[in-house]
Amino acid sequence: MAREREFDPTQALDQAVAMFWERGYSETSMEDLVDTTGVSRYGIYGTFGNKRELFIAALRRYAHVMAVDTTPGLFLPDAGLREIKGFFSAMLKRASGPESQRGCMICNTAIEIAPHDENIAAAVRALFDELTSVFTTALTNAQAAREINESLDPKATAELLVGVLQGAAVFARTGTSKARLQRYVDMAMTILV
Amino acid sequence: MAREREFDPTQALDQAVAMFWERGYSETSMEDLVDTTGVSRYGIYGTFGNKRELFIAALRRYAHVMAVDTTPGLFLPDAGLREIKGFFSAMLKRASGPESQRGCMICNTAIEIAPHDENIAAAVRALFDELTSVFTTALTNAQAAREINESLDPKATAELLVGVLQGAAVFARTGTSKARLQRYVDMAMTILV
DNA sequence: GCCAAAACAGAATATCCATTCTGTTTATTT
DNA sequence: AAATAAACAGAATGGATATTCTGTTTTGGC
Repeated sequence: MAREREFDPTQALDQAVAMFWERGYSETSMEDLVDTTGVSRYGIYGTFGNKRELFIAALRRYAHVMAVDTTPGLFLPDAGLREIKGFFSAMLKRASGPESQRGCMICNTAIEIAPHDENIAAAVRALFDELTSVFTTALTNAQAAREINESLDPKATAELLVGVLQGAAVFARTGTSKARLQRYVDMAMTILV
Repeated sequence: MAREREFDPTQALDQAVAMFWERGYSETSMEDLVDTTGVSRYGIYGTFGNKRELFIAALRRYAHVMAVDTTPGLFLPDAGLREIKGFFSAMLKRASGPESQRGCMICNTAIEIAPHDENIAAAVRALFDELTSVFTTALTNAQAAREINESLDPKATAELLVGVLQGAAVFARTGTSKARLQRYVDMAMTILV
C-alpha cells in the first residue's frame, strides 16, 4: 500500500553498466547516473545502496550479460575450438562499433579498482578463474576431437588465452584499429594448432 | 638573481611516477603530491604546469626509466631471444616485491585515460608500437640465430607478445600470485619455439 | 474520501580538489 | 646593505561530488 516504483531496476542497472564500463568508476558521478537513467537519487540509493554497491552490482550484471549474450555455447560442457574462436570473434565485433573504446569492464575494473579494494580484486580474480576454467574445458574437448595440438597443457593454455584477451581489451581501449586487433586474434589462435 | 629551488625536479617527478603508477590519475590529488614530494604547490605548478601535464611528464619518465633500467639490452639492435626472456623475467621480478600491485603504468593509463584523451591515447599507442618494433627486431635476430621457430611472422608475433605483456600487467594488478604469473610467462615463451 | 507508506524532486550538507592568490623568506646583484 | 626576483607556506576560491534531508505526490486499503 504505497506509491509504486517508476523505474525498472534492471534497466537502470544496464544503463549504469554502460556508464561505468565507458568512463570507469571515478569518472562516473551519481549525478550522471541520475541524469542518464532518469531515476531519482532516492530510487538509486534505496535500490542499490551506495555508489560502490551499485558498481559491484553493475560488474556482476556485466559478467552475466557477457556470459549469456556473446557466446552462450562457450559456457556449455561440450564447447570446443569453434566456441573459443566464436568468443574471440564476438569480442572483435564489439570492438568495432561505437562502443569500441569500452574494452572489457572486468579488465577496466582490475586496473582501476582492484589494487585498492581487496573484495573487488577477489571478484575480478574469480571471474578470470571462471573464464579460465571454461577455456580449459573447451581446450580439452578440442584435443579429444583432434582439433588442436594435443601436446598443449589445457590449463596453462587457457590461462594464456585469458591473458591474451586482457591484452586485446587494453588495445581496444586505446583505439587500436580493427584490422590490427583482427591480426592479433588470428595470431593468438595459431598458438593452438 | 633570486632564491634557489629547494627541490630536485627529477626526484619529484620520480615520486609522482610512483604515486600515479600505484593509484592512477584520478585517485592521486595534487595535495597528495605536495605532501609526498615535500614540494610546494608553487614549485609543482611552476615546474610542471598543471596536473595533466605533470601526469604526461610522469608517463614519459616511466617509459624512459623502464626502457633504460629493466633490460637495456633489449633496446639494442642485436637483441635476441635472451633479451626477450630477460625482459619478461625482469617484469616478473618487479611483480613480486611490495610494488607488485602497480602493474604497468602504460597499461594503467591506457585503461584509465586513453579513451577520454586522444593525445594520451596516441602516446600510449606510440609506446606500444615502440615495444612492438623492438620485439620484432629481437625476434628477427633470434630467427637468424636459429633460436626460435623460423616460420613465425616476427611482426605479428611481436604484437602478440606486447598483448601478452599487457595481460600480465592486468593480472599483476589484481594480486595474482607470482607462481601463476611465472607459469603464464613460461607458457607464453613456448609460443616461440 | 482519508490515511499511511513509500516514491519522487530537488535543496542542503560536508567533503574534497585543482588552481590561484597573498604575504613572507631567501639569495643574487648592485 | 638595499633592491629585486624568484621560491616558499599556506589561505582562499570556485566547483564538483557522495550522501542525506525536506517537503510533496502518489497509491492502495479503510
